[in-house]
Amino acid sequence: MQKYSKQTRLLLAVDCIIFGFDGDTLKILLIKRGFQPEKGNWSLMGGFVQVDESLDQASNRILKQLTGLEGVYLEQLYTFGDVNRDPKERTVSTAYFALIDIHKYETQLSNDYHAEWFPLKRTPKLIFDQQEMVETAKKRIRYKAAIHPILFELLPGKFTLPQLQMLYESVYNTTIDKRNFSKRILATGLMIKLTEKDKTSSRRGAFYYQLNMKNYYAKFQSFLNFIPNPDSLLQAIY
Amino acid sequence: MQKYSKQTRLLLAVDCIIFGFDGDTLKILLIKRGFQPEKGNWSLMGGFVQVDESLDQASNRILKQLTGLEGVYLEQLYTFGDVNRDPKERTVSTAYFALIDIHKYETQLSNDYHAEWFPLKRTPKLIFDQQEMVETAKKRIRYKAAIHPILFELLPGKFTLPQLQMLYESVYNTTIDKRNFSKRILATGLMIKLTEKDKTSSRRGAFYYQLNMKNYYAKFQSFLNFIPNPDSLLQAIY
DNA sequence: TTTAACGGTGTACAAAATACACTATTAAAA
DNA sequence: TTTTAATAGTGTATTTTGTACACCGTTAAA
Repeated sequence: MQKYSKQTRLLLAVDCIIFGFDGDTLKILLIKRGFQPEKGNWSLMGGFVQVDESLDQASNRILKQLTGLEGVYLEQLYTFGDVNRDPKERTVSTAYFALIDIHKYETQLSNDYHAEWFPLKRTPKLIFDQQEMVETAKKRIRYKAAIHPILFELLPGKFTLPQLQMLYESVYNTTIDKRNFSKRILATGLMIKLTEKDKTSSRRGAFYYQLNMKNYYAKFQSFLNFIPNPDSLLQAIY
Repeated sequence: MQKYSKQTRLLLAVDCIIFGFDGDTLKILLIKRGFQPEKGNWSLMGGFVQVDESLDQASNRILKQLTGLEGVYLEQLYTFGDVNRDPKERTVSTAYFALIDIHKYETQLSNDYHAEWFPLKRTPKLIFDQQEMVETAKKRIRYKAAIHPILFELLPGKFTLPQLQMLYESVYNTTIDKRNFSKRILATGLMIKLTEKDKTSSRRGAFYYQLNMKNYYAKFQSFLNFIPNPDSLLQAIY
């Protein structure tokens, strides 16, 4: 079959906004760009879509190159197609965001790429329109996490209620009453209380929980309430 | 500045899922495809992204070609990038959905393209992966309309409460108690009651309302509740 | 044995969602 | 002219959900 011979072909890229949580602060992973233009400046991990791979495959490949991780939460965010977004050549870029357990991330691999975690409050200037991509990703996460349990993807398999609350407070830059928080969270039925305690951050120790995977998958698309007053928090600026 | 010489360039298309409401049923606008492959089969309105236009510009251009309408609600839906989605040549397509007032749509223009409205319950087979695009768009509309006032975009400037309720019932394939519906809707403060009545569908006549544009823009991103029990309705199948 | 730091829980009140049924209007028919 | 039929419009009681708020428990270290 012959091709669409008269049409212009364009460069198509994928850029990944990779989020991690260190127990205190929400962060994104950036690299020093290794080629022109903008060589040496901080950038999202990205690459061109190859002719034999889908967008999802491309984003997973790129994520694996930077973090060594596979099978993590990765979601298409938005496709950025302004004509001059890359000054070198017209390039359309589909942005994905990833939520990873920062502790599973292997530092050694990052060093190959000069990768570094930056708190969202203090990210360096990014190349092209990547600042807008990060803003879009932040908004999407805040929006989605108010209704759906995506933030669990940032935590290790075992986590405590105080850790979880820190995460929500960090994402929304707010404070939450811990009595109401635990009621709300436990009411979703998404978590299983373990008998083991985390004794690293208090004398008394906090019980570990893990996800109830069955309920997690079943309720992932439901409208749940993880955050009081989400409207007032969605626009929050770091 | 030289180009990214070693990279493969791909075809990039835009496809539009155009929704309309005729007072009774939610419909999408399809055309008979005029070129190979799949010439003569029903298809979404689409086209290739030109080198001098953004994705948003491309989708607006395509929408205008089919409907003659400009300035309507148009939102990027998702980018479909499977390797073999177009058998003729690797093509990545960014899908947009549009919500239009079906009465503003000019029939004459549609005839140039052999366009036709189809109820969502009875759409013909579509080419390539466009069935998946339509499914994704339906899900997105149901999801978003449960929380945000997007369905008003499908109605004329003046509309009645019974019309609005018909629209919601049609989108979610359900019935809603009219007392609770009007309370919920009016509580949003999005509508202004007019003194004029629509006498075409009942002896008594139903009051017209119009959008309070100030509140509409202000609250568009807020989490509102337009639908009782949305979880149970999101998967509804036509 | 005292202290300091964090973890865990319950109740009263307010707000929101839900279930539910009758009256109003008016053109057309009897 | 009266009746009928079809659609529009409204209110209340109950249940459910969300919110505000304060004290005791645990334990390692001082």
